[in-house]
Amino acid sequence: MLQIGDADLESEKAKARMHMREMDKAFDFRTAQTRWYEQWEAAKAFEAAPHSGKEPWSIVIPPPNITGNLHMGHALVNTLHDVLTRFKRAQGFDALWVPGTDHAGIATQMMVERQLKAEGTDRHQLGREAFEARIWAWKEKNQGAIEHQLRRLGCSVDWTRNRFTLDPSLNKAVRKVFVESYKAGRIYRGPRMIQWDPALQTALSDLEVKYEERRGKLWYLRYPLTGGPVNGVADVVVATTRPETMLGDTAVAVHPDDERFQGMIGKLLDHPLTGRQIPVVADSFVDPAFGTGCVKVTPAHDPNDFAAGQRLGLASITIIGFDAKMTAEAGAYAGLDRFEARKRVVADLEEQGFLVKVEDYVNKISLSDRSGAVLEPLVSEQWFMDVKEAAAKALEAVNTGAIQFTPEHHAAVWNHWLTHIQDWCISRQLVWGHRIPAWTCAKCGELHVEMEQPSACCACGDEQLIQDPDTLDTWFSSALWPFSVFGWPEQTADLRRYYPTSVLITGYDILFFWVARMAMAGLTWMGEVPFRKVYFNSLVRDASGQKMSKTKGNVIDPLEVMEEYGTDALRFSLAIMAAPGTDIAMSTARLEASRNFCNKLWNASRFVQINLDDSITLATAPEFGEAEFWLIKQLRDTLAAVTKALEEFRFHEASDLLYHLVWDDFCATYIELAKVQLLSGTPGQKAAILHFLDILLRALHPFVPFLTEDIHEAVIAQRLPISEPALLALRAWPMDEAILQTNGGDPTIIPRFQEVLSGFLRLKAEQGVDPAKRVPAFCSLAELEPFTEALKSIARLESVTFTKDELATPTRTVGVVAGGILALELAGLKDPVAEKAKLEKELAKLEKELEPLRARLADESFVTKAPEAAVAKLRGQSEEKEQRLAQVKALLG
RNA sequence: GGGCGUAUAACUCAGCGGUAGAGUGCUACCUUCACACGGUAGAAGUCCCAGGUUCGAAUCCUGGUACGCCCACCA
Repeated sequence: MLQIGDADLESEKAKARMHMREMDKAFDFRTAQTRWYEQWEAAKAFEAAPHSGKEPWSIVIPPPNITGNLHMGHALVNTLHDVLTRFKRAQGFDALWVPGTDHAGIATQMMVERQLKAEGTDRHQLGREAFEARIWAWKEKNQGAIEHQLRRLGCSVDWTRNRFTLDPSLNKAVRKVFVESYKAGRIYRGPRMIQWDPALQTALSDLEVKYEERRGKLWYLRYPLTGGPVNGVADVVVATTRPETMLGDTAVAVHPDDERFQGMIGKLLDHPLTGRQIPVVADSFVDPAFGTGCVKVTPAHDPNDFAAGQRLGLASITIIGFDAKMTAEAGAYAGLDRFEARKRVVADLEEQGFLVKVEDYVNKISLSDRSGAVLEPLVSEQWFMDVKEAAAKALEAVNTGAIQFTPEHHAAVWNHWLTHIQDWCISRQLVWGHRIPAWTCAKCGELHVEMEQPSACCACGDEQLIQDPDTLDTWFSSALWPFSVFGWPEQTADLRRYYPTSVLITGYDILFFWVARMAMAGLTWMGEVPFRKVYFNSLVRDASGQKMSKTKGNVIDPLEVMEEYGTDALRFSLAIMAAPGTDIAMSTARLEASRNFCNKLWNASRFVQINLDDSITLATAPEFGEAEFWLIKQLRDTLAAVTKALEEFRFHEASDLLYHLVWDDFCATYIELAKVQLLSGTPGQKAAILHFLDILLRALHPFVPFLTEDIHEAVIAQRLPISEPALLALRAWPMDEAILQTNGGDPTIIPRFQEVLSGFLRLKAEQGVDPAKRVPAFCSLAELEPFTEALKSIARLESVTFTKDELATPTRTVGVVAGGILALELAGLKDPVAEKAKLEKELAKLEKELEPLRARLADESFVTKAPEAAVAKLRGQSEEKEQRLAQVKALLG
């Protein structure tokens, strides 16, 4: 009988029934993972809803490089983003995940330059404009790839808010920050010692330097005192790892307190190869214990020497140029490569008797993180940013908890780095990037730093202004990402609503490059942290824990994994292994386990579908028995734990809980029990299992969206009330579902049933009885009588008799469970030897288990000092085991 | 030279003050009407070492050892 109000629902169901789909025997992930993304997008399922009245929740993607392909690290970080975003969306937040890509200055330019080289040309031949156009064309072609891969992964990003770090609006943000920082004195230009990459022909920041230990030499060089020996000492000896730089020496330094050289300070030395005279100076940067205690000072080519030169007012002679070749200042060595010059200098010194000795020495050399070239410290005119003030704010934000880290230990590194932070070299001699908004007057040299190019020089009025050719470090624009994506510097509605973002998820390898700089920029320009929480995701390694690398050939490509095991299996594997603070060892075994799990959920759903008929919907009133009450409690407890785990970024715990909820509770226990009821099931029983599946699908959806959406379509969609969205991606997190608040039944009955069931199965196995052989069974636990049919069917028994009578007879095998005895009538099948051995083994096992329990309960200090609950628990366990022991003893006679 | 992390079953990893867990693998058995990408029963661990705190420690503290990572201007 239909109620009037059900008419709509009825017609809706009729419509849906036409699309009803029978489920295949196995989950076809290849079809499912390509079917749904378009439908989600078409339904605008991932678009932010600023006017919804919901509470906003936002996250911004760590923008992948446009040069990049999706690797396992991306798969992990984006899976975790998606799990959280879908979870928050389901919880009823206006969840916004902003996607985007990074222009990745150096990496991208290198990529295109490599192409040019293959074509036999280069960027200089092409000219700046044509080269830049070429990179843009390349970007247009490649950007789609990474975006396609994010769709393949199922990322629920809001594509209407897609951003690129070189977008005009982001460029405006960059210019504003640059200009205002300059005017505030926090950005300045000047000659400083920087790390120069001779291969890429650009300056780098200190962070882009990698140190590598190499076996080298320590050369000891003799510098004679001008005018002959003093007090019998004819010369000083210095030790160096870079003898070629001696051509640029302008002093030799000793420690001011070093008694050995007191008489030398202020004296002049004859430079062995150039004939220049250089002074002996005193500075405390010298370590008297190292080498000879004397250091050659080359202010133009060593950061330490540069600083010492500044302190002491020493001259600076540049003998190595930007091309890493010796300059004219190097005299006879001019034009030589720096390493060739080293050999020649050493040979000449040796020949002329200035080389005292050579030792083997392991030293750290600085390499370019990008090109791998040996860097050359050079004095160069560059732009710098003074970040001390911002660093103090970022430091405070973490210390006060305004930004919370997971895992927390990263705060220690954060504190150290921000406390010792140096000015940041932000200019790069690259074409691809944000052009520095500074113009120099061609006539008078006046510098203009403005948002737009000035029409004329403010000093002389000349109209010929030349823009600085350099671009900014890629990370300069990345630092502004959490507010530039929302339209800053315009005060947009998005900016007001979604800043600060709720959480940042990223790798700890870019803690300084990105996280710290975002914190500094956010605090400086928005006056508020850019994110309240930071979750540092793990590193994905190969199955044996090795770092993946192309050279090792152990790289696992996520796209291949998605083809072989399914996107959902990949996502679930990553999530279940993502324990905070530990690396992930990605293995095929784990992927197989996840794939099997997906298939398990699929087949459990298929079972539900087979057992339902069209009349059963989510509006059908469910009926609950013991099994249902038990499962409801499992669902309720697990969902509460999953929710808490996700709030605290314990993705592995959340997914592990759901895994066992589905496999152990729903499939292994509940469905097995339900099979007995559903054969002749009432609509209420069928409605109950439909509800349970619906809840499971909603809980699993953030982890395995394609699988669950596919099942939802096949089983749930046509049974929904019309008010519910037909897409699972739009449905609510099930924790507060009314059905889950139901209580009833005896919560201990199902666990007892499980013990008895497995007890019967064990008795059969122990006696070597064919599992299919149906024998009569007996049980002393009368309260399990309602489960007679389930026991008979699952353990395949002929009958189950519940009785208080003596169960042990000569023809039966007997076993002990908590509070009772089980028996199987085996007649001629019984093996008395095996029976006795089994009972003796059981006896020994119980004795062994009881030993520590008895000892602890006999321990006076434990009983008096331990909390009562702990003692009571132990006592309960002990009593239960003692009881079993007594039973076993009785059975043995 | 500093700082941090990790050491648990054959493998990869959870757990982090109250009787050792998962996945995979292994052994034996089962094609029972959702699933062999399945089911049942099992075997398997001085929780790196040594001290300490505690009634009780894989879990907290101290000191080692072994791996791994980050930072730092010893030429």
